[in-house]
Amino acid sequence: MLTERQKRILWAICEDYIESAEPVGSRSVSKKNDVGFSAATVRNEMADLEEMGFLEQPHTSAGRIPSQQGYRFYVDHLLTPRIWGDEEIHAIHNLFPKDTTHIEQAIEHTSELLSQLTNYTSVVIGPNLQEHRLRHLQMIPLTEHSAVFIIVTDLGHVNQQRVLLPEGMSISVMERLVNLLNKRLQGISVSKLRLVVERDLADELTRYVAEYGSMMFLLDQMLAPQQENRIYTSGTTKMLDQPEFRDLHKMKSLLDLLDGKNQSIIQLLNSSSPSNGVQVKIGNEISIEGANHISLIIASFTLDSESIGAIGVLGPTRMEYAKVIGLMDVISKDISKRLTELYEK
Amino acid sequence: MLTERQKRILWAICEDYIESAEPVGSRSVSKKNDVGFSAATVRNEMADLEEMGFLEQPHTSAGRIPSQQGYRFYVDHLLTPRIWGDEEIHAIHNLFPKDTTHIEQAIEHTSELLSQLTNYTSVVIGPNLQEHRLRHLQMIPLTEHSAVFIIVTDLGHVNQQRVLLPEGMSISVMERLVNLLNKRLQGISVSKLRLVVERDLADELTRYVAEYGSMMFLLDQMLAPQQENRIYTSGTTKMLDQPEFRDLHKMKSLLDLLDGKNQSIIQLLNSSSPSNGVQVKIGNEISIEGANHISLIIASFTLDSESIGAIGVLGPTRMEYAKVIGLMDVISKDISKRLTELYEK
DNA sequence: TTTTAGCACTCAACTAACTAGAGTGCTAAC
DNA sequence: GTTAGCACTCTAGTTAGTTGAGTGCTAAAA
Repeated sequence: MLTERQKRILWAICEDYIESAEPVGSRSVSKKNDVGFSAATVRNEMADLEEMGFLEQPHTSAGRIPSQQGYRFYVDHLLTPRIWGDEEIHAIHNLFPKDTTHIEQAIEHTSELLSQLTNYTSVVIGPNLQEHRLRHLQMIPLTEHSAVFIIVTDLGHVNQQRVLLPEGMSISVMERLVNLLNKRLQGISVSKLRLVVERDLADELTRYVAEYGSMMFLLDQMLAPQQENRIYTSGTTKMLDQPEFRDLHKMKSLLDLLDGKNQSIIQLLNSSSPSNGVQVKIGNEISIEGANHISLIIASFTLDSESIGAIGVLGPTRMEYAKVIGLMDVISKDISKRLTELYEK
Repeated sequence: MLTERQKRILWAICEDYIESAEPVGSRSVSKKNDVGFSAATVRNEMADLEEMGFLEQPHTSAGRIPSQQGYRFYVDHLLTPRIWGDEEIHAIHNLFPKDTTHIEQAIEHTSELLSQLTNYTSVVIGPNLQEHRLRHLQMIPLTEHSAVFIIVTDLGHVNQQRVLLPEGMSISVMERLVNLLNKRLQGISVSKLRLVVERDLADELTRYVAEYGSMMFLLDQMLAPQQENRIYTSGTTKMLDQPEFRDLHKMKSLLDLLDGKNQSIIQLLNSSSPSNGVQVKIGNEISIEGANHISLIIASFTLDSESIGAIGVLGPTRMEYAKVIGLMDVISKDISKRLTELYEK
């Protein structure tokens, strides 16, 4: 266990290093207001802290920098998240455009704002369509052989699926089919549609359509795995401002991580346990190759008290945790509120 | 006008520099197979070419590199685009996933493949929704106060718009309204919907709905400016492999250019005059700040012989023009073919 | 026993001087 | 008109020396 003095020194080193990005020496720690010990004392404590794994030294004659474990302790026990006053919260609220009409838009705005306010890269993951409940199905014929099949969910999300029409199945039969599905599948979550059709409706459906094969061909297309939850990133280039990413190699692996098609970041955001406030993942705790030197701060947002997505800020491990954690708290609550309002309107 | 010998020398310098990224000296030009003159002769010609503005010298004792004007001449008069054989074209064709169901997907695949095959960053712009023609309108009530309004176009694109329902307007009235619009607006291009409603249908509509104000409120929302044409980029990080972008500052301005929300790149791609093959823009010819050292190669693609989008490859001015130009030609034709097939199915 | 002052030591970062090598421009010969 | 030769220029890389921040250890002070 750390003594009070050690905690104070670790705290001072973290704060200093986060601000300056330079290894912190014993003298500058000692000079800091709240630390009343001489440089020599600090040096002794620093040696102990290093031995315990909270600090590291780039080279012998340099100052110390926090290790991953050091940051962890700092985040968990030492920092005081910046608290925002009511007017500030209000001001942030007013930064969002007012004319938002659908959820995706609100989420995108959040991502942009988050990046602007923090000066880090933001990653936001929207609601997973698979969890929505079905509100309405619609089929719109396009050509003789194809149609667009539309799924509208309870959250107002519209998903399209282009389908090839099976030969020899009349439009009217298909319309009846869709009508039946519409009646029977209301309120079922998108991920279970297929299951329910196969389990509960197979018999009934055969009464409508002679060719079972054709029908299943059509259904398979309609209910084909839907678009995954989309991720929105903003301020990717802000990473370039951080001195630790001057190295092109690190930069490249980071950009690849954010390159959209990459699934790992999605999993990461989804893994944020819902509704336990703001979560901080530091360095290796993000179990992705090359994520050393990166920290991720996550908070989930809700719609009607149900967690439907997460906002994240990606930065160097040397991140302004106090500021960002406070801000994430404000913003995740704000977007939850705005989404609920939007949905209830 | 350049002499044959000067052309040959300029050509050799371009090819060499494109491959090596190092300034080219007189000796290496002279040694190149097709150039049969001594280094001294080459030096004299190089001095002339520099005076005419085709070459530049990083510093006195370095070799020469092509200037922007030099590249221009090289692209217009000296290079022989790589021609692809039938089997190669076929092989490229087979690289595309077969199970593509809608246009956006096909376009995205094209972008990815383009980047993989060239090792440069690709930018692809899809069809502008505004130019599509209306096929079907649909309104799906969500809550008491809101609904989703769906526009399906002739190309099978589905666009959603969330709308607030005006107070005191019954669902059935609104359904009649939508039905009427559906009949009257078929085949009108999306960009003109609003105009047509105001010009031709205003009188008729008032017969359906008592409150003109409420109705216009609803229509305004339905026909609000639709999503712009989306752009797809791939291989953004490939730029980092190019030695000219080791400079973080250049890198950042480039990434900002590609950051999606940026409109300038869209304008640029849209400005490619349709159907005149592959177009090359070098350095300043891209009239965007900081686009020195960048070249853009554009080709448009068509659906039913009508230009509906463009594919682009972004790289350093020191780009493998011969290879990329040939490839763009193949790929733009291939995607046009695939889109037409997709649409006709 | 704990804290602090003092001091020798280490190491990265900077500077200056030097060297090597690639490439040029010019002149004179072919 | 073309080419060989040569003096000159300039960058990039190397080495050596200097500076300064910071440490660890020891011994004195509290």
